[in-house]
Formats: sequence, structure tokens, C-alpha cells
Amino acid sequence: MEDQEIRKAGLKVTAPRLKILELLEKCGERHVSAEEVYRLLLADGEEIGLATVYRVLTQFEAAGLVERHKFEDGYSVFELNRGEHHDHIVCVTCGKVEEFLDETIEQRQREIAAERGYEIGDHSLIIYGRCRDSECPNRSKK
Amino acid sequence: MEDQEIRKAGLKVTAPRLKILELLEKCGERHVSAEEVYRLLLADGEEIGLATVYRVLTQFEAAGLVERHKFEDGYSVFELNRGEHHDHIVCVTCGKVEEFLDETIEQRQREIAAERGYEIGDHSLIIYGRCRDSECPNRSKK
DNA sequence: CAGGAAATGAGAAGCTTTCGCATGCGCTGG
DNA sequence: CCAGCGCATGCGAAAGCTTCTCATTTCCTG
Repeated sequence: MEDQEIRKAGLKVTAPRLKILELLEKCGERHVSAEEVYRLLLADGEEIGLATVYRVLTQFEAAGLVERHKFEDGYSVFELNRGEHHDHIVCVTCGKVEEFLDETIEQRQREIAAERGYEIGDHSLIIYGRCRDSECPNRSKK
Repeated sequence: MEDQEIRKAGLKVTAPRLKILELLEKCGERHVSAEEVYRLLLADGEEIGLATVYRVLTQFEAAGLVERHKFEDGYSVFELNRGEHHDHIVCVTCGKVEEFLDETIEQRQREIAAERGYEIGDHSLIIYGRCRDSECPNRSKK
């Protein structure tokens, strides 16, 4: 199961790493912060340190297992890498994050990079707006 | 001259604010960090505090005089707002930043936000790549 | 099963950015 | 032109997120 993914990344299979991976799987499309992972695991009875969470998430990112996103709030959020690239649309009022993918935009980006002599690596497109159901009173819940 | 822009923003015209504005004008398209503004002004013989630089830049941003960008490095960079929106392509090797604007992409973004019921506010598109002349040995010069 | 390398937890430290407060300065009304 | 109020400044302290340090524990190979 998850053991293999961790081993494939060249990392030892340890309890913290397994737990974090499980948690991320359970979170699905939801984006979680390191702090949140930490608190959820503590609440789950795990004995884990915040530093370990950061370390492991960084290692997972390097191994391509998870993706790290930085929105304007300043801190990072993580999600399992499901292989398919996507961009984000964020509601500035309630903090909700949706994902999307638009081939027209992807294509134009490749062209723009090529025109300017860049070997394209990655990109980040984030649309900030206000979602329709912005009655949402839960501002910045982190 | 610049006095008017500051006054229009509802701010008192003071030496620090004038100097920062001048400096940004001199920088043109270059993106500078708060720290950099601070050091450049000190080097120029100004007596200024880092906190003031941050405060003034934040006020200028609120007034629409400057734009703040956050790249993946973690800290913010600023540039004078010349009125025309643009996106960025950043070289991950040398840190060079170029600007571009693509109407096809802009258009698709508006459509995507509309489709999903968002009142679009702003957006941030950053392409990370490696530029052709990446012999550039000046990694992260901040 | 033993030994060595790698991983962990806790706290300290780092970095950017903001805050609090006493002092200083720009600006408006007299 | 001057006085006085209040915003602006500078400094140091502090906040918030993330990384580092290091002694201890855990995993894994042989």
C-alpha cells in the first residue's frame, strides 16, 4: 500500500510518514496547512512534532508525492499529487479553493515561454474572486 | 510632481515617502524587495527605518500606487503600478523576471470565473522556467 | 539480532513582516 | 508666519510561519 510510495521516494517507512500520507489521502481535494496536519494527527492520538510534519511534507514534495501551494495569505497548503496538473480559483471572502484546468490557457503558456526563450518548468495560476455563496461567515479559518 | 500622487492617496508628503517613490520610479520594471528599498535608501544617505519602508509600501499598495508580488521565494517584491495589468515569467535559475500579457489567457480566465459563479477580483499567473541565457551564475541575489 | 544510518521530537533560531510607543514633523487655521 | 494637533517615523520588540540543532529513538541491512 502506501509503504511502496514512501519507499519509492527513497525514504524509510516510519509511523509519522505513513500517518501523514494517510491523512492527506483522507483529505482528498482539500488543501491542508502543515499546522493543520499537525493538529489533526495530535487529535488522532499520534505523538508527532510540528517540525517532523514540515520535514516530511517537504520530502514528499521533493519526491513528487504532494504539491505545495502558496496563496496570498502567506502560509503553505498541501495536497496529494494526483498526477494531473491544475490551477486554482480562490474565494477571498471565505477561503474556499476550487481547482480547474483549461487547455487553451495551458497551450498559450507553453507558447509564451517558448517565444521568450524559456524552458518551461512549472507555473502557477491563481484567480482570486468572491464566490456566489459568499454569505459564508467563516473568514480565514486556516 | 510626485507630491500630488502621494497627496491624492490621502497621505502626508514626507521625505521617506518621496524617496521611496523616487526610487521605485528609478527602478522601472525591476522588482525590488522591501529590504532592498531599505538598503538602497540607506546607501543613498537617507535615514530611514525598515518598518517605515514596509508601512509606506503597504500604504502605496492600498492606494494603488504600487503592486506587491509574492513569488515562491517567500518574500514580497514591489513595482510601480503603471496601470496595465500583466503576468510574470520567472527564471528559477537566475531570478530574472519578465512581464507579459496575453489577451487569450485573460479572456479564458474571465470565462472560467463566470462559469463557476465567481465575481473575479484579481489573479496571479506566474510561469516558472529556465531562461536561455542561464549561464547566469547569480543565483538568488535578493 | 546487533550496529549504523536515518528519522524524530522539542525547543531554539531564522526570516520576513508587523506592532507599540515615544519623538518628530507636515499641515491647517489663526 | 506661527502654533498646535495628529499623523508619520524610527527603533526595538514581537508575531507568524518555517527550518535548524541535537540528543534520542527507530528502521533496516547483514
